[in-house]
Amino acid sequence: MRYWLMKSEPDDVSIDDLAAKKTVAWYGVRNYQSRNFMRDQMQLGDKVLFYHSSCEVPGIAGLAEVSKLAYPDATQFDKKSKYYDGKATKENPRWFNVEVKFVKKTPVITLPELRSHKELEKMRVLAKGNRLSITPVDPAEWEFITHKLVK
DNA sequence: GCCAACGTTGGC
DNA sequence: GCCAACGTTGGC
Repeated sequence: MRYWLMKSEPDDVSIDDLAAKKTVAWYGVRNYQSRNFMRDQMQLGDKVLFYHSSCEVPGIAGLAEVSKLAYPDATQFDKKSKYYDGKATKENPRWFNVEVKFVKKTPVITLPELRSHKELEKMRVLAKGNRLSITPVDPAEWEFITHKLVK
């Protein structure tokens, strides 16, 4: 069992969208490190901090869970998609996505709040220059966030 | 809209 | 395989 933080732009898929749809495919990741986390490490039932990025109030907006293992991201084959990748083929797909299911919505835990807790100072998402859309979360960080910050 | 940080690309 | 140029991310 592992823990993850996954960034989504709420204009694209917000925690409310996930709550309404119950499950979403995490398509559109075009970074190898993030892809590898999904393809090689994520297991069914892994816990996910759902993070809103590039928006008015960036921060953790809810909890989710991996509900389907990684499979080829359909948008890489779709010429009309902004995620289209001409170098990817069905025989040799380049990009993968898992699916996650809704667990709960939380009041947004903002970046300043996350940074204010010593227990969370090592979180990858808070590291300077971090641009990964998917980062591993330590079990202790998960415990702190889900038990101390989310009632 | 700015810009620091950093990943990717491609010429050599 | 180096590395400059370029593109993207994402908070502010």
